[in-house]
Amino acid sequence: MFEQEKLSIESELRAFCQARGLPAPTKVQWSQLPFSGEWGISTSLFQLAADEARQTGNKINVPQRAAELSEGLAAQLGMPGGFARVEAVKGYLNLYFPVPAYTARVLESVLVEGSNYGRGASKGERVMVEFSQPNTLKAFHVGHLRNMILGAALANILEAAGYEIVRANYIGDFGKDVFKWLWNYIKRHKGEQPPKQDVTRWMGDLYAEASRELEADPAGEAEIRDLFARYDAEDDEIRTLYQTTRQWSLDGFNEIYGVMGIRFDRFYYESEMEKPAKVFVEQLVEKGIALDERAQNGPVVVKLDELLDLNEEKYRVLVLLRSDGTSLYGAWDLALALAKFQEYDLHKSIYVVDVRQSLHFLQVFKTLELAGYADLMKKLLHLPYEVVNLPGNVVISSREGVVVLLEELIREATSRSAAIVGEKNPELDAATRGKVAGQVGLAAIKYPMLARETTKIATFDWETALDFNGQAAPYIQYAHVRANSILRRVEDETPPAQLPTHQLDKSEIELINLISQLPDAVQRAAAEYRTLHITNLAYETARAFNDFYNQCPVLQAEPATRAFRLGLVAASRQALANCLALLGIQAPDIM
RNA sequence: GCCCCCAUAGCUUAAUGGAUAAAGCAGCAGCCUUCUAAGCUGAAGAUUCCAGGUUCGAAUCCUGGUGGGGGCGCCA
Repeated sequence: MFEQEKLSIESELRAFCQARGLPAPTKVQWSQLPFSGEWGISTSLFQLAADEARQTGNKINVPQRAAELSEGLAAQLGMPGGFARVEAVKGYLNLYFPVPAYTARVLESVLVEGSNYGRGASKGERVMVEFSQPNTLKAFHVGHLRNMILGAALANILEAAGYEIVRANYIGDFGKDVFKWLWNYIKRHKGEQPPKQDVTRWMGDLYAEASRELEADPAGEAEIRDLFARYDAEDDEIRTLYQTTRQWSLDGFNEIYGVMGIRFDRFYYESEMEKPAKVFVEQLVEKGIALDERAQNGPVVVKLDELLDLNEEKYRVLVLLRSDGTSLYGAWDLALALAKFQEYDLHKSIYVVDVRQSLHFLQVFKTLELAGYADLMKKLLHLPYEVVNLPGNVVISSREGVVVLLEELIREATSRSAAIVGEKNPELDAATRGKVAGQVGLAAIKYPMLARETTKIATFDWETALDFNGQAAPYIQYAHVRANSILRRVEDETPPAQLPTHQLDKSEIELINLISQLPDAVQRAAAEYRTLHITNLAYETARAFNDFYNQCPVLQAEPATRAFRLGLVAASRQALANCLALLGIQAPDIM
C-alpha cells in the first residue's frame, strides 16, 4: 500500500551508498515496524554492512557498522517526504507514518473500494484450481473437508490477487471401487433405495461392507471383473445401475456443496477419461515411453527411472493399464491434464490433492514431459496438504468405515451453534437464529482447515471443532457483528465527505495498520498458496477491533471523534468481511 | 531398502534469515449503569527434539542423529 514511499527511500539509499563508495544495496527488505503505539515501516542495514566488509576484506563489527550506517542514512534523509519521523535504532532504519494523512488514505481506499478492497490488478492470466474430487459410492467425511475448504479458499485468494480462475472438480466415478460397490449392491441390496438423509453415509456403509465381503469371498474378484467387462460391453442392466447409483452420489455431493457454499465452473469425470486415456497410452507405447508387458501377462507401465537413466529410485514405475487392458487412474490423469489445456489457455493448472499422492503426480507430470509436453508440464502444480486424522492418530478410512461423516459434523456444529446463539442473544427470532447458527457453525469447522500450515497433519476431534471461543472463526465474525451493530444505529446519518482528523488512540492506529495490510497479504497468500496469511490477518484485525471497541466509545464521542470513528468502524467491518469472503466464510450482521 | 513430511509453553498453533519467540485453549486473579462479555485486562507458563555447520545474525538454511507419520508395479 505504501510502494511509492518505499521506492523513494530505496533511491535515497542507493544515492547514499554511491556517495560513500559502498556496495550497491541488494533488494531492500521492508518489514512492518513492531507495533508500539506508532505505525510505520522498517528496513535493516546489516546486509549492507556485511556486503561492505566482504568487499573491502576488512574485519568489522557488523552490528556496529550497521548502526553507523543507519544513523548516517537517517541524517541524510532528514525529514523525507511522506514520513513523520525517522530514526536509526540498532542497525534498523525506522520510518514512521504521518498518522492523519496515512489514516485518511487507508480508510478512504477501503471505503471507496468496498468489497474490492484487497484485490489486486488483473494479471491477465488464467489459473485452474482443481479440488474436492469426491469418489462416488463412498462417504463424504471430514477428511474431504480440508481439501474442499482449502481449494475453495485458494481459488478465492488467487482470484483476488488478479488471476482469472477456473474452479474445477474431478469426480471419481470410475474404477475398481465403483464396481466393487455395485457387486455388493447386486448381491445383497438389489432394489434398495438410498435414504432421504445422509446418502453418502449409506453409500459409505455399503462400500465398507463390500470391502469386508470381498476379503471373505474368493470368487469376488472375478465377479467384479465380470461386471467391469459387462459395463465395457455396454450391457444395459449394468449401465443403468451404474448411472442410477452414480446420480445418487452426485445429488448427495451437490447438496453438500450447496450447504458449504462451494461452487465449480467445470466438472470432469474419471469415466470420461477412460477412452482418451487408452488412446494416449497407445501413443506412449508407440513412442517407446510406455512398455507393453501384456504379452507376458503383465501390465502397461512407464519405467521412469530406467528411461531417465537414474541410478536412484526416484520416479519408480507408473502403471497405466492392467494386464487385462483396463486403465488405471495414472492413465486418466494424463488424459485429464491434456484435456484441461485443450479446453483452456492456462497459465497454471493446480491440483489440490493430499500429500499421499505426491509420487503419483510426480510420475504423471514426468511422463507428460517425456511424451513431449515439457511446456505444459511446467504449468502443472500439485499442491499437497496433509491428511485429517482422528484423535490418537487414527486414520480416517472409507474402506474400514471409520469416518466422521461430513453431514453429521455440519449438523452437529449447526445445532451446537444454534444453542449458543439462543443463549447469547435470546431476542433473536427463530428464523434469524437458524440462519446465524448455520453461518457460525460452518465457519467454526472451516477455519481450522485454513489456519494451519498444509504440511501439518490436522486432528479432528469434536471438542475442538465445536469450540467457538478464542482463536476461531466466530471470534472474527463477532468482531464483524460488533462493528455492524454500531453502524446499524447510524444508518440514517449521511457520512461526512471527508473524515475529520482527531488525536488517535493507540488501539486505533494498530487497527488501521492491520487494515492497511490486506492487499499485501492477498498477494503473498496467492504467491505462496497459503491461506494462513489471510486467517492470521483476519484474526489480528478482529483482535485489534475488539481492543478498539473496549477502549474507544464511538457513538457517545465528541462529534469530530465520533465521525472519524464511525469511518474506522465501517472500514474495519469491510476489511473483516473481505477477509472472511476470501476464506469462504460468511460474515453475519448479527449473532 | 529408497523417497517425502512433521517436531516451538501442559494442549492446539503463529512467527519475510532480523529488534524482547506471539496467540488461543486449559488453570489462576480481575472487568458488565457505557455501541452485544462469543469480549477485555493482568499474572503465570519456552534450553524452539539433539549435535554440529553456514551467517554479522538461525525456530527458520545445510549435514548427521533421535522420535513420529506417510509413500514406493496392475486401489483411487
